[in-house]
Amino acid sequence: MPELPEVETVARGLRQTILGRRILSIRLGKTDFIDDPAALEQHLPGRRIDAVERYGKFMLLRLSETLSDELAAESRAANEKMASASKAAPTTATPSLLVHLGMTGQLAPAPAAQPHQKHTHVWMTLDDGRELRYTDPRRFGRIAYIAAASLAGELTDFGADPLEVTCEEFAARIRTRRARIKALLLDQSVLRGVGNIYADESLWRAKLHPARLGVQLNARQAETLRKVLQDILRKAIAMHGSSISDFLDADGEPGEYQRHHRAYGREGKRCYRCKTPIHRTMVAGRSSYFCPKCQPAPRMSRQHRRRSR
DNA sequence: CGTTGAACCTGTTTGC
DNA sequence: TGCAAACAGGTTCAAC
Repeated sequence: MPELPEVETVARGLRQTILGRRILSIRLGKTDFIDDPAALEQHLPGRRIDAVERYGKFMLLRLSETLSDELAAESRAANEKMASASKAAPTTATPSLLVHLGMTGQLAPAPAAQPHQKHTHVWMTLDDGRELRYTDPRRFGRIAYIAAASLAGELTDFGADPLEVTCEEFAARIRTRRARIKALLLDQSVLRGVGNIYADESLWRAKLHPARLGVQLNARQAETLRKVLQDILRKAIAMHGSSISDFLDADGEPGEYQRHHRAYGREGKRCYRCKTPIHRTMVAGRSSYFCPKCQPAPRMSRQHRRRSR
């Protein structure tokens, strides 16, 4: 379900509904998608939700310190005064609940009296009588309690924010690589937040075949790709994401961006630019939709041709 | 460095 | 109608 625009939609919704609420207690169902279930039970009760951030496809619920944490925070602050020079830490450290929605995850508050869904596996009682619930049929998501001291380390292996990445950095991350452009767009250590839908949509707009190699893009093509990707992500966020089957925003409304898809899910339908039927093939292990005319296949290299003969 | 395929799960759609 | 296969917005890991 969720890529950057959908996760951003959920995060914005939660900011409206649960910011400042305190978690009184927590109840768990199946826990195989939770890093350390006992840590949740031990550390969440009593904490206030002070902020909801998005990091790639992850949501970060920033939690208040407890008394014992505040003591630790004091000594930490003292240490940081000494050595605050070289930190890759993209964020201020706070105890946090890390949530990834996987393919089918939902995180939303509900009145405690409301019957829960079949696949709800986490219930967090809030101080206003509601419950913050996590529901995920496939359990491909991930939930983890992260202590303040571990937060920076948890966020290290991520690439650039696609909405903020500069022309120079984007080119450096793409044009040096021999992997397929589709694989690079999906690689969270290259760019954080792009998934299958927005990869295909941006490649269609940039007229690039998904199997083109990163190194094969010239500077102009890379810059076009960056620009269309940002434009698509911004518009998708404005329209509350794409609802293919079951994604709903905080108000229970589906997103609207699926109506603007030009490639994803359109196999056999005609290209909006040239009327050629859209093709679907597997690239980087994922269904990839593209226009065979607007997005011509890359020319095989000499070695590749020799081998496949 | 890269790619591929399988695995993790459940639900829905497609095809015979 | 029924049943099996294919497929799904994600990530990870082994094998090559």
